[in-house]
Amino acid sequence: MTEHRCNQCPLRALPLFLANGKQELQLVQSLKMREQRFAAGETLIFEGQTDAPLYTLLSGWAFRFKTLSDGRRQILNFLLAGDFIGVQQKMGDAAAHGVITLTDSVFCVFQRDSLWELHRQSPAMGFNITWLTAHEESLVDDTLLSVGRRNAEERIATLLILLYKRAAALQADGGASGVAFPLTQQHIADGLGLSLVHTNKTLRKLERRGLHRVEDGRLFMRDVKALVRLADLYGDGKPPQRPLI
Amino acid sequence: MTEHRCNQCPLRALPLFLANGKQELQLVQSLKMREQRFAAGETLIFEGQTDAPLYTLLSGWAFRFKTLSDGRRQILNFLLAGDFIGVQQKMGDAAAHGVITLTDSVFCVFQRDSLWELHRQSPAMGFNITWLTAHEESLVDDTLLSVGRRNAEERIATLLILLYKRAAALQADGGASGVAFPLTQQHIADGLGLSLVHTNKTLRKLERRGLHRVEDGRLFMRDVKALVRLADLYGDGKPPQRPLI
DNA sequence: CGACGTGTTGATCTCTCTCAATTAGAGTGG
DNA sequence: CCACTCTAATTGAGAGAGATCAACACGTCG
Repeated sequence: MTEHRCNQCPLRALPLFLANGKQELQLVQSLKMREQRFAAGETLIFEGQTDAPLYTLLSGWAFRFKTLSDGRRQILNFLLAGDFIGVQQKMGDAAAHGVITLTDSVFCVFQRDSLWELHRQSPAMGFNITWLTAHEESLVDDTLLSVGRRNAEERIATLLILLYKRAAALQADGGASGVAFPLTQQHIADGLGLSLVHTNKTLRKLERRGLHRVEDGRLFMRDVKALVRLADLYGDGKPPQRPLI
Repeated sequence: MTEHRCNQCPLRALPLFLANGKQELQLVQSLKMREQRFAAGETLIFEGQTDAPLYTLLSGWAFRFKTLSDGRRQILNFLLAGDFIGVQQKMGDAAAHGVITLTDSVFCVFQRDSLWELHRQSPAMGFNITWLTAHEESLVDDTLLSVGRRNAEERIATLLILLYKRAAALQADGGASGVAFPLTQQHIADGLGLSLVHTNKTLRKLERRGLHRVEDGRLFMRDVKALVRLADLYGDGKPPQRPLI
């Protein structure tokens, strides 16, 4: 299969990327080394790896994670098409987290110093990257709020809603027929700081209550209102407007 | 009291800022609106606030946090001198988190669009900001690992080590006489996803075991090795080198 | 067909939370 | 100078959410 040229990148249709002009596309194209495919469950970046390149996720799912030496694993966030991978580690630094694919995936590979070239040759792209990085941090912030302060039901409701939104935004039908959902219950547990068993029991409880359904690797939202209420999310994910006393 | 000019900024002595040349300093100086002081416990940015400016923490401590509508609060990370505040929200966007000071503090205030100007006029500074943003994310990553997968003792050991390191790096004596430690136990609890009571009991346990001591707002490390072992941190905060199967 | 990964469920166990009460220090007003 | 109030730290007791242990079901695959 032939590789994409950046001006034909399927991601260009996404709102996030619409701003890129001809020059920016050529710049990115010139920095792109190649495309690379990974099978589901493959490791792109090992924890502690020192020479990891820069990736962009073109299609598929992946996740970032950290582990303790006895094997306990925490998934930091899930990666969908359009996400950057590897901005965190400075040149020459060890990767502070690993990255593993959830599905067969395609990545664009860039040299480590592309990040600097991008800033140098296009301040606008550099600004976008800062913003994307800050945005990814805010995803981790959301998860930290969940793991720190929500109970199991609330955490799962929150995860389902946020992942559903992100996945639906990438789908032509906007999620009307459910969205692809390649996580196992172990991934959900590792993403929410729960045990596998308790994750299973809580998922089943919500499912039996008619809030959602997972079937054949697809997620269906059956009672978004109830899920949103459980998650204590409001409207478009904006924080609650409480009196600021 | 007169305001600092950027070329006299006390933070310039820090390794992080050494790279800035004359031009960069002038640029930053031109974007700086003013200095602003806040008393301990004051709110710089409210959750949901739409017009928050950009700050740099010149001296003092602060923290970022999110709350649920019933009041449960999660502290996302602690802010020390040199940290940026407010890169997360895009222009016009609502702040996804609040910011409150822990001590009397001084901030440099910048206009919202300074971020873009900085990128436009100095790609090198833009690159630095991307990197700083990514670095802040990695701090949140660390906390998420703690909250998701470490027990109370391990979480507290981890927090003490990481905060001690950051605070000591800002002190002339490198922390030999302990470091200023303005957190109440409630802050520690909110930062680690624990209850106040359990935080207290766990702190006392570690203190009685001789691992650390908190006295008069100063933190003393008494058995770093034991704390590091508890936290499952290695050497310089690098991830454990385990056989990669 | 057996091995393996994933999902499911029941039965304990325990870490952490919640509730309650006490102490100590700092600040305030009379 | 002394009640009074408030915040922060402390400790005990009981309750509960979630962890751990154990078994089993089901589909895939070599």
